[in-house]
Amino acid sequence: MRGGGPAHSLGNLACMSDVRVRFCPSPTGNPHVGMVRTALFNWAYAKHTGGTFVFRIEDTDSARDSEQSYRQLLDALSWLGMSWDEGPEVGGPHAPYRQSLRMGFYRDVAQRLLDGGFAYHCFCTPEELEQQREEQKAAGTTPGYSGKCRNLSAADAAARRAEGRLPAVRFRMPGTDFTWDDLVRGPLTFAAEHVPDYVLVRATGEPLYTLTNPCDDADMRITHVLRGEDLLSSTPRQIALYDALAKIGVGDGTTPRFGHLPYVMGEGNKKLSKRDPESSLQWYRDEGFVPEGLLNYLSLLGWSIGEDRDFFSMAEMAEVFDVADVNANPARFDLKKCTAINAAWIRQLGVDDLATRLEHYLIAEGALPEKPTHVQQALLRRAVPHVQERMETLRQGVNMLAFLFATDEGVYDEATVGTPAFER
RNA sequence: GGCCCCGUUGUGUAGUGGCCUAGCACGCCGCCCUCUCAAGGCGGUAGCGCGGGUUCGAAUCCCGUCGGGGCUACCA
Repeated sequence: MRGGGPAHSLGNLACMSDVRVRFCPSPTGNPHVGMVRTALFNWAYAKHTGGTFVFRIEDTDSARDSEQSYRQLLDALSWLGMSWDEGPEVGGPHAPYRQSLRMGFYRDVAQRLLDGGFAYHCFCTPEELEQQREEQKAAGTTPGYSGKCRNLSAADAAARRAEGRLPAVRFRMPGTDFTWDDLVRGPLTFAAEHVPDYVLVRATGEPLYTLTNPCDDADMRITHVLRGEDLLSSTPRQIALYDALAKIGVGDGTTPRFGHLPYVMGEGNKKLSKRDPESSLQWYRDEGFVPEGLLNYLSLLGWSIGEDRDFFSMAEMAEVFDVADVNANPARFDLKKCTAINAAWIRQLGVDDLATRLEHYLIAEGALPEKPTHVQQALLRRAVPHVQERMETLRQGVNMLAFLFATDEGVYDEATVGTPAFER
């Protein structure tokens, strides 16, 4: 970890409540700012209500998940100062919190869903499904599963198996419309014909997100699902699954409330994508954004603390944050404003605090040795007030201060052989 | 193609029928302060997508329209 300590930890802000929210990323690629925003709103809501913030890893896609990404996720939340009440490392009553460690549970639920008639085996091949979609598209109807395998007799099923086909497990939508009161958007309704049957378990036996996510939310007694707008259209089928889960005894029979957070847009009015370098959390860390500043800025995307205010701590945010106040419209990420907020945070940091954060960066840059001498530290401390109000990021501060620790021979401390930062 | 979401200055927001000749912040421009750069202070720029309604009165309610975005996997 580089660059400063975590954001200030928070005490109890309210009495314990029954609210249980979760942040459940899948460990693919690097953590990005949209993800951080989602985590932040969940965290803030938990803090505000005195509820529980659950951190769960959705690593069911072995082809895309990586251990490295998993570590980055943990590191990211730690750096940001968002501690979780239940999850990896800390455990909890519903452990384990990595889906790859819960496969037996999903297998069992899938079987009970099958036994109860809530799901069925589907023998259609990917090619057949693809062709089907093409036809539906051409006909101008909603693309989705035709229902071909919905009511296969035992004999038909046996015949397909004899052909060497392996079945996927598909959920049987009940054929009713679905309505829910979205915490962010108000009442939303999807007509039955637009929400087709969907796959829960691959033919290989691997459960999909479509099954594992609602299963765990039910099992972990999640009360409020606050997630990105991209999951909005999958909500009706999840509600249908919750109803089925209630009937087979998974969870406590209640369906959580849903709140779909607006997108964070990047340049050109497109959803901020992982390809965007400025979407990477690591980029902000490397540039020397402080967690307080980044979080403060991110909280402004789709939410506001009050009329004439946009500079505040996460503790202050948690005090008043309510999902109901979140805006439904997508917000464009503005690096200029993000930087300005960061600069404001740097300016009001205590000298010792800032010096410590700067020291991490100076070491990482090779401008200071791993273990700076007392003289170097004292020098840094004396210099900090002179640059504090002119740096927007810690990196800029490093560029302004690195020369202090260099001599004609290079870096002052001979033990260090890193690249002299003053050449930057 | 189908379905869905969204629509206040360049950007993020405040605003839930009269307090709005629309507030705040960032940006941008100028001035002041100042040995420089910042910080700070002061001022300026620019907006309710459009068209109909409802109403004494609409950014706020309704309809339409246009625009933007997303989803549409045996990914999450």
